[in-house]
Amino acid sequence: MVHRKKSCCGTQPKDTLPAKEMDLPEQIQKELEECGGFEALSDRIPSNEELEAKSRVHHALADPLRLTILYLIKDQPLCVCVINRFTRLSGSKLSYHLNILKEGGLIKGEYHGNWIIYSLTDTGREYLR
Amino acid sequence: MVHRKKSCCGTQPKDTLPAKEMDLPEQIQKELEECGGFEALSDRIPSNEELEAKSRVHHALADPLRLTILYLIKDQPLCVCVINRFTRLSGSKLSYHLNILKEGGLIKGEYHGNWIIYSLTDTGREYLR
DNA sequence: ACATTGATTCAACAAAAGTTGAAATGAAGT
DNA sequence: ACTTCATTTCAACTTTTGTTGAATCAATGT
Repeated sequence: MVHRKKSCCGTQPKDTLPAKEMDLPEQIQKELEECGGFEALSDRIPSNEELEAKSRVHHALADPLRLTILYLIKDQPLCVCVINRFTRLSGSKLSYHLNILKEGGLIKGEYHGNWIIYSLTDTGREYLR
Repeated sequence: MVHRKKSCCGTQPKDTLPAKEMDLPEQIQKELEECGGFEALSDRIPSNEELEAKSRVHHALADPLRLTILYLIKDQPLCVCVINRFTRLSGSKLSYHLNILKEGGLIKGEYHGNWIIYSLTDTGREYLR
């Protein structure tokens, strides 16, 4: 194996390669040390579960159609057919998006007779501003 | 054409079919009228541009990896190689995600000599809580 | 000019998300 | 039990996202 000058990312590391020592811009180096060094960085990162929960919610919000639905039922619960009359989607398409919002914990649906009435959850309300 | 009893979604409407009249649960009907009727619903919906901008940001946030990056540089700007030493991704993969965060307006990068130092934008800070 | 290093870009591929129409489910009325 | 209507589910398909490794670009030092 060839001896190499120490470097930060000399070869492109694969996802699981062991980390190397590195040169850094002075300022970053100093700031890093002041904050507890490289090792302290992990303290800033939420747990995997938290990160995944958060990204699930954001994914649910990452679509204009789904945002539209949320705004529609923001002030007043609505059944699917009213939402649909407004958005003009096919039933299955709307259902698909409603389900993603439900899985994300942003809305909930309740049977009232023949209809399912959707409304925001507290989380939904919170994320909608 | 066959005359049909009025109904809300009898056949599954295509995305562009004209809306029909409909039966509704009484409560919804009443609430709808109190809020200005079906026509008033559109007032609650932000413009297409707003919806798309919003969903673009949420899309950038909709990934655990990207959230990790945001938390990493939250308190202190970092160059790509430090982020990378922490996340252990291939260079191109990291670059891809950094770019999505940049496009979403959540982070910005500045050359400092040989390094690019990434930091949160105001929007990024705002959305990170 | 050339070599080195940090980081991005590209094109091919893999994986995930969204769409479609038909069929199934569940609640109500007859 | 049968029918109707609102809504969901399913499987095939299309589109969008994400991944990979090689090539490229930009800044620095020799």
